[in-house]
Amino acid sequence: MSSTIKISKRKREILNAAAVLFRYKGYAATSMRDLAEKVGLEVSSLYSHIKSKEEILTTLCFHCANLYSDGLKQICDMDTDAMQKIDAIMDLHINIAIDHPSSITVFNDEWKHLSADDLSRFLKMRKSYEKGVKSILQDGITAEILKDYPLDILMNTILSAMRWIHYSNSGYSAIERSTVQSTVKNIVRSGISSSLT
Amino acid sequence: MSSTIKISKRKREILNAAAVLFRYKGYAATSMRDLAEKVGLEVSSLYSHIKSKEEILTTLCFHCANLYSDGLKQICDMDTDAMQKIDAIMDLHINIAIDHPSSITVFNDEWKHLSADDLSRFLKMRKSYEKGVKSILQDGITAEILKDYPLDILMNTILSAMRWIHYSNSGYSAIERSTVQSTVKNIVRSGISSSLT
DNA sequence: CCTACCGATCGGTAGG
DNA sequence: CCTACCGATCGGTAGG
Repeated sequence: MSSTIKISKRKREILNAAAVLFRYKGYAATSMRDLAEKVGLEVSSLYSHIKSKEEILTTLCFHCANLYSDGLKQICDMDTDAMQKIDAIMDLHINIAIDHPSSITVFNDEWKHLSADDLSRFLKMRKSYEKGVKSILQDGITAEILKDYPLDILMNTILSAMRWIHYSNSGYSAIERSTVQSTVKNIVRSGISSSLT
Repeated sequence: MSSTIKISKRKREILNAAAVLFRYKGYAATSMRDLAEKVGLEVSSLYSHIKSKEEILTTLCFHCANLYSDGLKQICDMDTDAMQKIDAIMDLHINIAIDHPSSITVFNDEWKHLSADDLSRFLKMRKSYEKGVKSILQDGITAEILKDYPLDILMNTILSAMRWIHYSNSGYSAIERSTVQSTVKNIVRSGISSSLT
């Protein structure tokens, strides 16, 4: 599980505002003045709650990274076959995209601005996540549940297929979650499953 | 067809260097100093070849936008069924991703930094492209070649499924193009085609 | 294509 | 949490 350090209400406000700003303007193009205005403070007052602009990015990126890695850990422990695990991975991605559209956009698009140390930690987590997913896919191929495609291409195609949901914030609210979920999952499932089953 | 204005060799050098820089650092975090150094000029000398930093972004984004819209136009004129057109759309996206990895990353990730006017032009082109793709998908559904999924979700899932190829520049060189191509296309085709055929 | 330079804005600090 | 401020860097121009 990810660590749960207590975060003050004000800090949470700042992080949320930053996530929205970073999402629409990008990290580099968002100034601390923008953020201060959005949250109703003077620029300098921001620094009573956060250490630096970079700390905000780090917090947002690793918050999401933990959402994924905690989710995958639970899925790996499930006592089910590969296809059900893949289904659970898709649920994980779709739910995160719908529930955290802003921070997930930052996670997806702005991680390159992480400092050298955080960047290498981040990339390590990603590699490890991908390794976990690939191992499930390999199980599916071995069990002849999945078509025998190259693991890299298979994984990237599956995960990519869900990487648009967080952009359509307005169009796909809570009521439509189930439609998105069932449609995307059906497409991917038919796409990858072996014709034998 | 897209316009073909002559571009000097030096300007092309600058545009290429900018595409690479924007790809890895992002538009906002790339300075004209970075670009000048990369291309072996003083900053001020850049402005003999380009009007502004923004002009570079505009050029790169619309170059790619034209690649897509020209490609789609040709596909729409084909005298084939919906599935073959969808196949051609996938080829289009995969080939562009492999042949223009840098500018396509800029096109995908940095368009939000376009000036208001260019942004609205850009968004209009995207809307029009999506309309064209959806109309082909609708034909496929009507002909019962495709499963009857919501058009928006169907289109986004298909196009998204290919939106990782341009990131894997080193891993998927020319020799592997055909593997990526056949795998991704097989997955998507199986994913969306009606079980009737 | 370069030297020299400019006003604006950046992230962040001192001190209260 | 604010006033006041700072050095660094930004995109870009003048003039040759």
